[in-house]
Amino acid sequence: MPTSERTIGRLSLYRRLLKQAVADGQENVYSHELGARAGATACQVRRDLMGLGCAGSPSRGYKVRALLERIDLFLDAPDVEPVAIVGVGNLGRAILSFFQRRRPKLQITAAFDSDPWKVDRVVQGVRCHALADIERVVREQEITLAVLTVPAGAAQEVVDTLVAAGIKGILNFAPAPLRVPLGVFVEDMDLAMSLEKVAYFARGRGGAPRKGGK
Amino acid sequence: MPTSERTIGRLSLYRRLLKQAVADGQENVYSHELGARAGATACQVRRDLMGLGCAGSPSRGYKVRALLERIDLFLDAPDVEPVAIVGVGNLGRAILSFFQRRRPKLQITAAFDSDPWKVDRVVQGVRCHALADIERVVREQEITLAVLTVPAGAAQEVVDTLVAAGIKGILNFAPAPLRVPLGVFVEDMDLAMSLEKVAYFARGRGGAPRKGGK
DNA sequence: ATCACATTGTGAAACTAATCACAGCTTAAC
DNA sequence: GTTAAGCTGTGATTAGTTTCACAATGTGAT
Ligand SMILES: NC(=O)c1ccc[n+]([C@@H]2O[C@H](COP(=O)([O-])OP(=O)(O)OC[C@H]3O[C@@H](n4cnc5c(N)ncnc54)[C@H](O)[C@@H]3O)[C@@H](O)[C@H]2O)c1
Ligand SMILES: NC(=O)c1ccc[n+]([C@@H]2O[C@H](COP(=O)([O-])OP(=O)(O)OC[C@H]3O[C@@H](n4cnc5c(N)ncnc54)[C@H](O)[C@@H]3O)[C@@H](O)[C@H]2O)c1
Repeated sequence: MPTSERTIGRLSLYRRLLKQAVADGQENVYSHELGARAGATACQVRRDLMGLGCAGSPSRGYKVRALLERIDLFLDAPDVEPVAIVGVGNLGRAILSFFQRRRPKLQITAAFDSDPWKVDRVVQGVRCHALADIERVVREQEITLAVLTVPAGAAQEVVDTLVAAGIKGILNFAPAPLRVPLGVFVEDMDLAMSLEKVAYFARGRGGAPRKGGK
Repeated sequence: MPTSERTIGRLSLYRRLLKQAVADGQENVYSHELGARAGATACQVRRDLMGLGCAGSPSRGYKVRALLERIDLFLDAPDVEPVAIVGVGNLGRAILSFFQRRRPKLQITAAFDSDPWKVDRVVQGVRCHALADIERVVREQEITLAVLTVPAGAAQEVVDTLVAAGIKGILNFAPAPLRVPLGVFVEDMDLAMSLEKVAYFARGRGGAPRKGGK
């Protein structure tokens, strides 16, 4: 079970590319094809797939449909997983609109905001609740995942509430370091940091080349 | 010059934490303090700082101000770096509003969109130009960095234009693999992928614990 | 002064992830 | 059939990153 954070990311990427391949009518892929599309080496693709127990044929490569099925089984929970979003500001609304156009297994089903003007509004088909209702709603809907788009200053406080309510995974957009107990997974999406990284490497300083090269 | 992609990310994070420390009136930090705040080990912090040529005192730790100065010098370009954003939709507007509240060295100075209704509008103080003007505006303002928030289907086309105009670094939000020539750096911010990762690890499958533990 | 202590700086070790290299298949062509 | 070609599956290898371990060092108490 070769499940490093990096591998999981690649599998998720392969899945998207494979869905595209299915849509294009492609039945089989070679590791080097998938690798080229994903920005990985053929070798790495094979290893990742091997970890899933996928087998390919030396002459036809891997069956696209079989791969997809295997990856789905591995990455997804058996049922739809409801997701909460806290902070229905500019970013929160953008994410809501993005996610509500089809995403079968991960569905945002509840929003929360401290602003009384937003409470009880319905945004992109999702009801916005008051902060005080987090615990109740999260338990009622058995939500285990949350997207955090509140100002940095409020982040830790909100996280504590979420964790107390039983949340197990958080996608955090607030530029603040979150303290969570063991067993809760946090993924930080730090826009400012990423842009600084881009600026640094664009300057050609680091010898970090980049996938592609049409 | 220990400049892996990972290290750069941490330095950027240290910088933000150190700015906070200065605001709080803190003069010195120990590696383990900074480490705790950044979710890294003391050891790693020391190594990262060592790479910058920073020195600390065994009794007082590192001087916060000196560290900041050193990191700024290392990460930032000498002058302000103008940034372009392409795709002024929900996400693009959120990013514009986020970035325009102070960010001294990286400034979004030009926006582009294919929608005629948006062209010539001013969003968050930034003028939105027509797509056809990318090359001219980018060259005029000597822009080398771009944020990409167009639909996935348009991403590659836009990237080709950006690269032709001289862009060297791209922060990409479109869930599409971008092909760029060598020397152009792309950082993908894949929201869907990240949420899938959170979902996977929240399920407790992988043994990937997480920083913190108040 | 001297000692006990906590911390830095860093070579070495441990660990993790990516790549190489090649045996073993499977097919297509002749 | 037999051969040639090209791919998979995987042990071995290499590269990269993190942690360990500890000598060296500055500080404050006695
Ligand atoms: N806008 C972006 O592109 C962007 C990018 C990266 C990071 N971020 C971060 O994401 C967060 C949100 O950004 P934004 O641009 O949407 O800001 P915003 O001000 O538009 O939205 C913040 C929302 O959070 C709500 N809120 C405030 N305190 C709250 C609390 N204690 N509990 C619940 N809700 C609360 C506010 O009512 C508001 O609706 C910030 O931390 C920001 O730094 C934003
Ligand atoms: N909204 C989110 O939270 C979110 C999250 C992750 C990724 N994304 C991705 O970011 C991108 C933008 O998302 P969004 O929600 O803002 O979509 P959107 O539809 O609101 O905005 C897209 C914008 O791009 C413009 N556009 C379309 N084609 C263009 C072209 N060829 N050149 C220039 N501009 C063009 C459109 O006019 C529109 O203004 C999409 O690729 C989406 O998948 C969005």
